[in-house]
Amino acid sequence: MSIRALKGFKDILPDEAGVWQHIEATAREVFHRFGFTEIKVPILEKTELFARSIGEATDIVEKEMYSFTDRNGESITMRPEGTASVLRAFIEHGLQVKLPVQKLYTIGPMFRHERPQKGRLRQFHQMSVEVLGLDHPLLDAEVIAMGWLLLDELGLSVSLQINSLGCPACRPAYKEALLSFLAARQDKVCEDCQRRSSTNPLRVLDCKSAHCQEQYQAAPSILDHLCPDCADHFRRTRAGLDLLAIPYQVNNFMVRGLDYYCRTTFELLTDALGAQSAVGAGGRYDGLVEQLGGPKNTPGIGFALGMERLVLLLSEQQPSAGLSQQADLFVAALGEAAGAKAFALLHLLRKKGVRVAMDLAGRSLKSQMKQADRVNARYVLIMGEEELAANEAVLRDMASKEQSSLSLAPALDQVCAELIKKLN
RNA sequence: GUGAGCGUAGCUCAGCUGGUGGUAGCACCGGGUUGUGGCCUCGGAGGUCGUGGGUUCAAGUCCCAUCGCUCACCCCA
Repeated sequence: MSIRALKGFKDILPDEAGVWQHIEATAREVFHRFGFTEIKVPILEKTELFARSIGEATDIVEKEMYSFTDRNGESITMRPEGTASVLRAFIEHGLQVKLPVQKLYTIGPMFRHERPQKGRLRQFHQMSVEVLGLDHPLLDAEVIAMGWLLLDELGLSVSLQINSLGCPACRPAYKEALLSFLAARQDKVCEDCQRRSSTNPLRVLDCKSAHCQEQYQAAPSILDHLCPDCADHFRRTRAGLDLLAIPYQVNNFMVRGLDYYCRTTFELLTDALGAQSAVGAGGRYDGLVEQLGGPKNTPGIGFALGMERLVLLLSEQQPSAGLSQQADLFVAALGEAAGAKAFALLHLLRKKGVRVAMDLAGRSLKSQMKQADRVNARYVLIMGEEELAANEAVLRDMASKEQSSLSLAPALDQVCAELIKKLN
């Protein structure tokens, strides 16, 4: 067998690339409308950056990172997510002094060493946005609204779930209440949940087992344990969503896999993707900038959208976008003299911005017509031996099949100009 | 890391209880049209049946191993 791509690494073939471009272009346009600007950050970072931001004890850091030692003996990692790198850049370049509130987005590949499955790859792509320097609850609503609007403009319908995870002031008390609840039911829940009770107690609430969910009906809710500030923030965030008429469900069992989240968290969910139901997710991370060595009191909020999942959804909802027009004109030449003249004309047309295709292999006219059809050319310029002898070429409209002749007598750039006139 | 399913042409797949790999569909190339596309028609090219062992007179088919893919668990976008 010849060399194949790595497990979990996929080629995006020409047929699919159009969907990707469409998603990316739509996203950029929406992000710009909301005042976001692009930031491009490296794919490799020091391992420590991710360990400190995502959390040492998370699955991502513990077992999913592509980390290795480079030639200097330093541990570096291919980024598993985008937020850490963006914050690092924000801090490193002191961006907070340029604008009190920074709205940034970045688009690119992420890497996690997991077992691939539908909607989950080892190299995958995210579009992620971050707002740094403001903790107003209306901002939470605005950021969520932007994600919602983008998906809407892509023609996708998803559901929105939100929750609040509290803050360092109120979460510990909740955690204790939850732990004592779980301790009383250790023998009534699945093995996974028993294990999670000690590793990451909040996660048990996420369990998919119906039996466990039944047990957790009576579990204490984080929302009942929020401190006054957090409760107020959550209430005003929801009020903001209400003002924008964005429907949501409060899911007090929703937990996030990265340690840095606090207060508002949310997920944009679909039921069309099997096990990978989240097409986008994010939340607030108020302490993170400071934790990474940045200025104190720099709150942040952001989310990421999984591009592969968007592509899957789009191609499921609206299969095959149809043939795209890849050429305005196809030049079909027969014989060497005509070929040479056509080749020169081809370049002149391209210099003028016309999308022109031509067969360089000297194949039959029929074959060239087929090629013209395949690239969906509107016109074909036929330059055969007969035409050349009469100093003419035939211009054929592929849709109407009408043909007209064009004089090749003047200089080639005049022919080119004449031709462009006819094309328009 | 765990479990299940599947590997036959570039793609989608037939191939029964073992008996010579399919006129299969799509795509590709050429002819029918000595110089005109889509539709039609005729022809052509394209394969280590994932790989390595084993059973057998005989293996795409049965057994074992291995690699790969897919889906699910876990986790996540």
